[in-house]
Formats: sequence, structure tokens, C-alpha cells
Amino acid sequence: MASSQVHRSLKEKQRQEREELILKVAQDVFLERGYHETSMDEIASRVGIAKGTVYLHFPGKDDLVIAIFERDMQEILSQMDACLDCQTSPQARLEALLHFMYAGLFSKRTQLLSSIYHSADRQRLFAEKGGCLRDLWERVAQRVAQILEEGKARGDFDTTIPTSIMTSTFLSLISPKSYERLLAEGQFVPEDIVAHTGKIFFRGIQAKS
Amino acid sequence: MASSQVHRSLKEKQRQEREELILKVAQDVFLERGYHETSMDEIASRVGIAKGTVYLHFPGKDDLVIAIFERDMQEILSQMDACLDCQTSPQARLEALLHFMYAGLFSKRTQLLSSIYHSADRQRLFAEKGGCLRDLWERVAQRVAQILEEGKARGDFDTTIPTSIMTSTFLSLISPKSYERLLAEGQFVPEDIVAHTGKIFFRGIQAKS
Amino acid sequence: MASSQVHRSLKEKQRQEREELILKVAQDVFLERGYHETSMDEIASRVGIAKGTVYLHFPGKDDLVIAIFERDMQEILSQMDACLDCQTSPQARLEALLHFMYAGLFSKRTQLLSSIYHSADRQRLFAEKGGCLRDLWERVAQRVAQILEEGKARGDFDTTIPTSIMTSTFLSLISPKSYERLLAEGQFVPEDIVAHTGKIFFRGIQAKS
Amino acid sequence: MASSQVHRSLKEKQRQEREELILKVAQDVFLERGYHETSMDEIASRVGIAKGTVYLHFPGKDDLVIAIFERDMQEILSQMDACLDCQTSPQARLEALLHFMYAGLFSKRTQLLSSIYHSADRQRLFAEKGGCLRDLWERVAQRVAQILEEGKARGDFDTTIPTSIMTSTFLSLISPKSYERLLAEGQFVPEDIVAHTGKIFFRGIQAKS
DNA sequence: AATGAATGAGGTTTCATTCAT
DNA sequence: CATGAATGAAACCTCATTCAT
Repeated sequence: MASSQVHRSLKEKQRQEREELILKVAQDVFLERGYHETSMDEIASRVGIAKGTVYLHFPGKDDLVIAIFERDMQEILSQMDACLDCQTSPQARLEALLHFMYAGLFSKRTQLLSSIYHSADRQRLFAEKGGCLRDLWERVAQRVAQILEEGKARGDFDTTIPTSIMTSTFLSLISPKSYERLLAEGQFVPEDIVAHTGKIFFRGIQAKS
Repeated sequence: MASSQVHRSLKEKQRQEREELILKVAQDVFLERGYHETSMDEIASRVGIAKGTVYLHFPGKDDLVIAIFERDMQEILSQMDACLDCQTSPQARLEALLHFMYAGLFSKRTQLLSSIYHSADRQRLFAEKGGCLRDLWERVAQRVAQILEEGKARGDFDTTIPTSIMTSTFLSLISPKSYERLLAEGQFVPEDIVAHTGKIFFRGIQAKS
Repeated sequence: MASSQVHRSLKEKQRQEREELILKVAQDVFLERGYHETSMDEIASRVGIAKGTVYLHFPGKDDLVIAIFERDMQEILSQMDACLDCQTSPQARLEALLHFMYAGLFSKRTQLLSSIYHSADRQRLFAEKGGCLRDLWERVAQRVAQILEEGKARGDFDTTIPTSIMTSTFLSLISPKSYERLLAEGQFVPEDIVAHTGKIFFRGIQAKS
Repeated sequence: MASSQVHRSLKEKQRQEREELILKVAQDVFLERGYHETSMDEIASRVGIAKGTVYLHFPGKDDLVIAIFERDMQEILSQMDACLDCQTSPQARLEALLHFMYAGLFSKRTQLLSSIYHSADRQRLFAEKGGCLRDLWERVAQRVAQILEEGKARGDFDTTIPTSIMTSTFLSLISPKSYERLLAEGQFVPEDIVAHTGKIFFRGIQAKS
């Protein structure tokens, strides 16, 4: 029946909305307190639902972090795809990515992403449950590498530096560790930091004239 | 009595050796499993002593991590002091530091240090018990900044890039996140990675000719 | 909805019943084994629930004893208020109180109360968490003093003995130490003991004729 | 050999002195902190010896309390014997005992004695290891009873009140619970309290004229 | 479908006791 | 003898997960 269909899809929509909400709240709490210091109770009560309800959406706490990680990675990939489609120079695209990670909408999530990716605790977690996550991260690395290769081909970047090391260095910059400290000093706005950091990197890899 | 004195110092020496051993083992386990996934039981049994014995050396689990962190930071500072005394160029000194962190004796510890320093969990830990640790890290940052300033003064480094951002970027490179991946690929030995990474950084900050 | 309301209150009722049960069992075990010799596991398993469930009702072991103490003190106070309302003589009222403590429903609890109130361990406990408990005990003492004063005013009791010492002596009688021994001898029923003890006390404080 | 004998007895004397010291210190600490809150470490370090040395004198913590209790009881018994030998009236002898317990040299120990004797923890302790202690206490009670009987025979005390209840009531007065409160009020010196308390008791049991 | 009370494994920490030195 | 480092049992408490309602 149509009404049932509508009903079903309405429920489904609500379900997805709540799932989104859980992810968002969980992200915030994980970021504030850290993974282990955050209890499922805290997440549930901040969302405004019962603890058991969280388990209707995610089989366990692990899966919750993995889901967050996955969602963010997907979003980064989307953004990167958008960048790839841009007709701008490789450097401009990577600068856009940096900006997206730090100064753009993603700035907050970048911290959690980094915090999750580091920390030995979660390495094991990913090994067990999140096999696909390794792939996601690989794909991000591949896209960066791809852009860098393109830049090399165009004669923009130094071909004597292995692309994989360039990639690795670039990704290292996406590390909110010292970024926070810089912001805390209060001398810079995010845009400045991204600009200067990018400048160092791109001058570092630019083809010798 | 001399014999008593000797006796005393022997005991003391054994004590310190054991303490060292605990720190070393704890470091390994924390690195493998992460802070929360590691139990005091695990550490003790790996050292080959009883759980209670660990508590004779460190008042709690927290203090154990803090002790590890502190010891490593002190060692880094020592190394940096040694670098500062070198009569080599600023760049050479920073390169030596990078090498020490990644390719040298410190390579393994760097990972834990980074893993500890990230992760929201421990931020709070440090706020409570390890007030001095923040200082230690600050001191490392200051030494790096100092060398960078010196390089600027000598006309080696670009004076249009703020020193704090240079420092921050340099410290970002000390981040074993992607380093591990590079090693895993198997194409490079640590020395290569350090060399190339340094190259990118120093070309990035070098004074325009 | 009414059903929801009923539901809620049913749950709440069950909750309170369980809480009562925990208190009752805990009281027994504390009485048998003493505070420190009693583990939360023991209490839980005697109630027939899991250890964690006890913590849903009481935040800690301390709070459990305090809750027991508080509940009993409140009941004593209620009883004393009832006594105060009686139109009988001061002596009759105090005799009723003695009877309530030893021979009445409260006989069992009196022991724990006394056992808790003594013992250096718990003095410190009360200082920390049970600030209000000191007050409760003080209030009991005050009521007794009040009745004694009234008796003095009526010319029943000896005005040359300070009320505070009378009070103190009276409360000393509420001390199951030797009471147990008397019962164990088997020559007396509680009523006898209370009667004779009261007789000694009241003759001891009666106004000289 | 004589010298060996002397040596032996000297050592033995030192041993006993230390044992006394341990008992005295342990008594203080138990009184301050309570049995369970006191660690063997605390006792040993206050005495100024090593923890292991305490175990050369007492097989365990339990035995330490029992020894304290036993020693005190013996002392009380001695005092009572001294009282019994006095040619004063039964009442005077009991008053002397009360004074000894509260206002005399024994005042401090009385608290621990009471604190030990109450508290369920130790009831079990005595049942296991200190079978003889029950006897000691019984003997004290018997002496009191004996004096009371004598008083009855002389026509001093009321023969309608069972001696065992008189005894029990008398012993109840030896209960520092409320005594402390009285002292804390600051209105009385120990002598006053003992005097008034005794007055109540003896008037309570005196033979009707 | 949502709830949240109940569970119990697992972690940290203490401390009485032992025993090699 | 005296020592005190080492032990390990046992306690308290947390919290991810389940399941009856």
C-alpha cells in the first residue's frame, strides 16, 4: 500500500536523521573527552535518547567510532573529488584541500579524525573491525598522490622527490597537534596558518628552476 | 661501614635498573595496545614481576605514562642541547634532530610520544598531574624556534614566514602517522625518509635568493 | 496517559522496594561481619542481584552505611516525636523509648547503629560524607534532654545533676554491648532487662524527697 | 656460660621493651585511625622499625589487637584486684574503678578497649583467635558482680534488682561514646562526669530505706 | 521501536604477609 | 636478628552490552 510505503519511508527518514544526530553528538563528545573517557550513557543522554536506542543504530561503541571515521573520510573523498574536477592547478587543488581540512567546515572534525587515527588503541580497532577504513585512507592518499603526480608531469613539482614521501609529508601537515597551539597563541587566524603552511610545503616541493 | 654503603648503593642500583625496565616495558606495551587497553597486569607480567611491585615504583598508572613521557622529553631536550652546541649550521642541527627522532635511537619512542601527546584522554591527564610536561614540550618548541631564528638571522631562512609557524610545521613532521606507512611500503629506509622530508621542509623555508 | 503514569509509579515502587531490600540485607551483613569485612559482592549476592545493581541505588559503600544510619536515625526521631506527643509523664516517655530501642521492633537495628557509631573508622566517614548525620544524633540527644528538662521542671528529676550528663548516661544505656550478654545468659527476656535498667536510671535521677 | 646467660637475658629484656613499645604505638594508631584504616606499615614506621620486625613479635595484625586487648584487660583486672583488697565500701571500690577507667591513667585506653569490643569486625576476630579474651571480660564482669553482691549483702544495694543487670548497667557506663561528647562540650572535667555518672548509678541501685 | 535496569567482566589499587639478603 | 622489596589475593568501582517490558 502507498500509505504504508510512505509510512515506512517516513520512519526510515526519521531513523536516518537520528543516526546522523548520534554521529554528530558522539563526534563532539569523543573530541571533548576522548574515546575511553566517553561513556555510551553520556552520548545517549546528550542526544536525548536512551542508551539502548544507540545500540539499535550501532552494534557497539567501536562501530560508532568507525562510523564516524568512515563518514568523515567519505566526505573528505567527496571534497577531493570536487577538487579533482576543478580545472585549477594541482597546487591550487591541494591548497583547497588544506583549507577545507583546517579553515573550512571540516576544521572541527579534522581534530577527531587525527585523534582517532593516532593513538595505538584504535590501530587495533581498525585492524579488527574497520578493514575498509584502511582502504578509505589509502584512497585519500592515492588522490593526493595523483594530484602530486599531475603536478610533476606539468613540471610544477620536483621530480627528484618521491611522490609517496611528498604525499606523506602533505598528510602530516593535516595534524592538528601544533595547529591548536598556533591558534591558542592568538596571533593567527586559521587562514594565515593554512597559507603559510602551504607555502612552506609547496616551495619545498616545487620544481627547481 | 663501607660494606653497608656498598650494600645500600647496590640495592639502589638494582632499584633503578628495575625502574628502567618497567619504564621500557611499559613503553612497549602502551605503544602496542594503547593506554587504556593496557592493564597494569599486562605490564607487570611482561616485566616478570607482580602487579604490586609496579606500584612500589610508580604510584599509579597515570604516573607511569607521565614518567615515560617525561623521561623521553628530557632525553630529547638533552639531544637538542647537544645539537645547539654543535657548531654546524641551523639547518644541519635541525636535520640531526629529525634524524634522531626517526632514524636514530629514538625512533621507537617517538611513536609513543606522539601517540601520548595526541588523544584527548591524555590532555586532561596532563592538565591534572603533569603540569611540568606542558613546560617540557614548550621548551622543545622554544629550542626549535631558537634555531630557526638563528637561521633567519644568518639569512638562511625566509624571514617572511613567522617563526612560530615554521616551528609548528617542523614539529608536525615529527609525527609517525604517515611515517609508518612509508616504512611499511618497503621502498625506503628511515634515512631516506628523513632526508627527503627534511629537504622539503628546508627548501620550503629557505630564504629567497 | 494514565497507564504510563501507573507504569511509572509501578517501576518506582519496585525500585524503592529493592532499595529497601538492599538496605535491610546490608544492615544484616554489616552487623554480622562488620563494615570492612563485608564486601559489596557479599551484599549483592545475598540480595540476589549483581554487584553493579547495588551501585545503581547507592553511589558507594560509604553511602550505603550512611543511608542505613540515616534511615534508622530518622525512625528513632519519629518514634521520639510520637513519644513527645504522648501525654504521659517524662519518665514514661523515656521508658517507651528504651523499650523501642531494645525490646521493640528496633532491637536488631540498635546493634548496628551502636556498632556504626562507635569505631574510629566511621567517625572519619561521617566527617566526610555524612555531615547531616552528626545533626541527627544531636537531635536525638536534644529530644532526650528536652524530656529530662521537662521532668526536672515537674519536680520528677533531680535538678542537681546536669541535664547533659543525664542525657549522656541515658544514651549510654542504649548500648547493646552488655545487653547481648544478658540475653545470652537466658535468664531474662528483653522486657525484663529494659525494665530493670530503666529502674536503675530513673531511681538514679529522681528528685530527692 | 654466665656471660651467655646474661647476654641472653639482656636480649630478652630488649625484646620485651620493644614489644611493649609496639603495643603502645599500635594502640595509639588504632585509636586514631581505627583497625582497618591502620596499616602495619604505619605502625612499624611510627615505632621506628621495619615492618617485618613487627611480625617477629606478633604473628599477624589480628594478634596485635588481641594482645593489646589482653594486656589492657589484665591491667584492669589487676586494678580491680587492688580495689577488692581495699577495705573500703563496695560503692567506693566501684567508684574507684570508674575513675580509673575514665579519669585515671587508663582513660585513653578505655576508648580503644570500647572501640575494639564493639564493632562487629572484632567479634568474629575474638571468636577465632581470642577465645581467652571472652574469659577475661567475663572475669571483669564477675568481679564487678562480686562487689555488687557484697554490697547487697551489706544492705547497701537493692536486692530486688538482679545482680547481672546491675553489672551490665555498670559496664555500659564504661562507654566513651557519649563521654567524648560531654568532654567536647567543655563544661565538665572528667572528674565531674565520673562523679555525676556514678551518683546516678549508685542512687539507682541503692537499697530502699 | 524505545527504554533503562540489570549484568558482570575487567581494571586499578591496597596491604597483610613472606623470605632472601 | 632485622630488613623491606616482592607478592598476590581481594576490594571497590565502571561501563559496554543485553533484554524484559
